[in-house]
Amino acid sequence: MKLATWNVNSLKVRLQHVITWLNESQVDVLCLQELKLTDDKFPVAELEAAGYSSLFTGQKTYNGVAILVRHGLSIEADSVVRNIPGFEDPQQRVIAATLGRIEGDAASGMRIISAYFPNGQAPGTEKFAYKLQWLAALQQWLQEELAQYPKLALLGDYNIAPEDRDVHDPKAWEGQNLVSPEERAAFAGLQALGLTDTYRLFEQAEKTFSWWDYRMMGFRRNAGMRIDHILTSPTLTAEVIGCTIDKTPRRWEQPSDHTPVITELR
DNA sequence: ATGGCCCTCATCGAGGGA
Repeated sequence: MKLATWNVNSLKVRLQHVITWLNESQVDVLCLQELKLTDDKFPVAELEAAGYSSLFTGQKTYNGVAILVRHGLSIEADSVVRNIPGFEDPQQRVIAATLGRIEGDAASGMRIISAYFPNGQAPGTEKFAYKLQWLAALQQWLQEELAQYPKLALLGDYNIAPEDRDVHDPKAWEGQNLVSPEERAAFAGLQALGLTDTYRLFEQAEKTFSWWDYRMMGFRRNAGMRIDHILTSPTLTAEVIGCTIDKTPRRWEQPSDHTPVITELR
């Protein structure tokens, strides 16, 4: 069983990439971020033809998240939640759903959350304050979710590089957005809930990132950051057998600046 | 070397991303 996350930076532009990648990777669940389209423009039929059902919440121009589920897996009725309950927010950044309960299936009852964490711009700005408020609301909600769903996975663009080894040039980035102590404390807060960064369960090549700036030949220079993550609850962590970052789509024509992360479960 | 790219739209310049 494979779970994946990918910030596609416009699903309209990247639809063919997503379909090609789904065909090649054969993941069971793919969480998407930065759809940048309204719900009426979501390519439901194209993804159905590719073998996936879609759950999504979008808006014009910005944000927007989705969960794609491979045909054969089901979604539990009335399990879909859009945005963080109780956190009033016009920005569409969260969607959650529960996989159907099938006897003996590892996926049974698994809670999937696709999240697009705010960027935050820079410490001290209004957007940064919003990011910290959003993170606090997320943590509070996740505590409730974890109590309800022992098998939970939080996938998405966290816009946080958890450690210096997740940054191409930690010296240059010290204290800045994506790596600031406040953001890293929020990430640690998620870990304190029992969530585990599945990527770090395994030996990984150094300087492996999930995002590279379009500018400055970021990808060519491997000047990137690891800001896209898949975190799992304790019950699920025990089933994790691998986590990889697939850099292939970043080499394709007109790529997203992010590349997919995949976690494999027993 | 403090810029550089890419996407979107009450577009052709500006906001947002990270």
